[in-house]
Amino acid sequence: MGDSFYFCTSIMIDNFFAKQLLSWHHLENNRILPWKGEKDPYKIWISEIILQQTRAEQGLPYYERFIATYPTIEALAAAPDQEVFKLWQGLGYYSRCRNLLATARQVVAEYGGKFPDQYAQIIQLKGIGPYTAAAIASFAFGIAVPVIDGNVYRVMARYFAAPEPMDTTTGKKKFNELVTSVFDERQPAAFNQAIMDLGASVCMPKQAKCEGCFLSSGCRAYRENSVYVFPVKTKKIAVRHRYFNYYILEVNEELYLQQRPPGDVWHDLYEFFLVESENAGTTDFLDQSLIEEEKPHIFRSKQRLTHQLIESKFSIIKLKKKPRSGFEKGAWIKKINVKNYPFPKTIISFLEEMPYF
DNA sequence: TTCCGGAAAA
DNA sequence: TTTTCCGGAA
Repeated sequence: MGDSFYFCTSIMIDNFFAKQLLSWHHLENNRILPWKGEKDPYKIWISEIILQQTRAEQGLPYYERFIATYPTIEALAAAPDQEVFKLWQGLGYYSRCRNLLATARQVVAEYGGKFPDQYAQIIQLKGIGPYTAAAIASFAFGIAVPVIDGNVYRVMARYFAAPEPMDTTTGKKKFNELVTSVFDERQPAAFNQAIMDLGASVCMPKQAKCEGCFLSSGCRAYRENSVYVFPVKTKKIAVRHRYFNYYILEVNEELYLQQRPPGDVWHDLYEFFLVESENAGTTDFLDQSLIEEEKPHIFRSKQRLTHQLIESKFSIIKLKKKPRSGFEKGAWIKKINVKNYPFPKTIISFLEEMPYF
């Protein structure tokens, strides 16, 4: 799957995506924002830094105040830090402001106030990463490099129903390939503006306007009614590590089984005697004089749940007779009948590996 | 209360 | 590779 599918979709239909996107952009995309169509790299840079992690509506008044107060990069470079921070106040992510000042001063000092026009130079500047470098390069200098921001991830993920998570290194690489496959190198600025606007005003995270979208007929997620499945992200839930030490207690062809308690994994399923611990368990729970034979750690398994990683170690302990107390929770079951009880997968693996039962 | 989002530091 | 940085909207 993967590669061949994407290839066929984008190439065989003669870049339907770019054609439709640019048609929509030309006919219907009339969002009026002051940085649209702007060619001055300084103004584009200011707008892009402000728009990092920030909605256009929120950033707009800041942009206007910045441009009014500092019409040129020289003006900004010469401004006192505190004054610039005051202007940035309330916008959040204040390292953007510090980097803004550093870059303004660097461009004045090293480039004579002329904003660098090569992607490789632009991305070296403080506060400018892959997205912002691509935006400045394409909008100000017409360089054919696609922007990849949150909007683009969403549009691409849905259009191709791309299962790769967008927040991993390999996933980012895949999305880079996807955008590249539909990119229009002849009009990089228009394409980049259009795809981000589409994400912002049509292909939104929620309540997307799929009806009437110029691209819906080619959109796989729309076709498969799975628009809100995308983009996929690796759920960054904390994985809890647990260590289960299972002891198969055996007396006269009988094994000890207990039922999993409520409020924990595997509720109501059965298991052997369990000691949960960070390390190897001990047999302290037993009267040592009862032990006839011990086979420690004869099997181990790992089970991955959504939110837990459970490592289990199994040990067999043959007893001379049933302990008098400490095992009221469960019951002694004839070995022949053990297979009739429901077990979690990790115990099934053990039983399958141990034909002994 | 949860979701959203670029870059840099850890 | 993961965490931190912020505020607004749903």
